Amino acid sequence: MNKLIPLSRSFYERDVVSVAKDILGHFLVRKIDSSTIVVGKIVEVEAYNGKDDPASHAYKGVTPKNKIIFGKPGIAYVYMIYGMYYCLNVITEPEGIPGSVFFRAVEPLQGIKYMMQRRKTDNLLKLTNGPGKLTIAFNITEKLNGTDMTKSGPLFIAKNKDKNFFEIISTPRIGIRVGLEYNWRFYIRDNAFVSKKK
DNA sequence: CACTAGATTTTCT
DNA sequence: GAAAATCTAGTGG
Repeated sequence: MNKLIPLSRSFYERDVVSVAKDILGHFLVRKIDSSTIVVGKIVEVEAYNGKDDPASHAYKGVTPKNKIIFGKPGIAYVYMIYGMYYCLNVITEPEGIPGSVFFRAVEPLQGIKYMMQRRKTDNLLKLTNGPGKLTIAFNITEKLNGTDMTKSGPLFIAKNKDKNFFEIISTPRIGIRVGLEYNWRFYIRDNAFVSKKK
């Protein structure tokens, strides 16, 4: 296993589509306590631009809820959806420019027992193959909204220095009614932990 | 396997 | 009041 070194701020301070594609294959890390750490390989994400993207929460300008998307890159954006699930994003683009990468699925690597307890299932394939599922498994709630993911804290992205080559598939994003003209959902081809195949 | 409905809460109109 | 970047259980083939 790699040492868990966070990706730097400059990684996120770029256009959101590049960050979304480049972040595939790296590690999502959640430190629960001193003896429990949960790690998953990022296998599926979506890009939300903000300015020209009607599906983005930042499309209609700054509000108290979305102002974090206009802030510093590398910060976590967590919000509640459908009254019962949390969704995780990381802010991209330089400060002042909106953009975020939405995490849809990861491949469980470490802390699998912890995740199975939280998800109340022992089906590895269905543990973290969806945005709401992975936040339950990783115990990600609104308390982590605003967490700096470039620091080795409770929640961050760690570099996978042994990242192998893989093909990236791009499709329209899921669960939205506008912005379908952009193929901004990206996932690792042939990975079993992607939420929805073709 | 495919499809449908229900759960439940924050935010903006 | 309606919609929302979802998931699960239930029904029917």
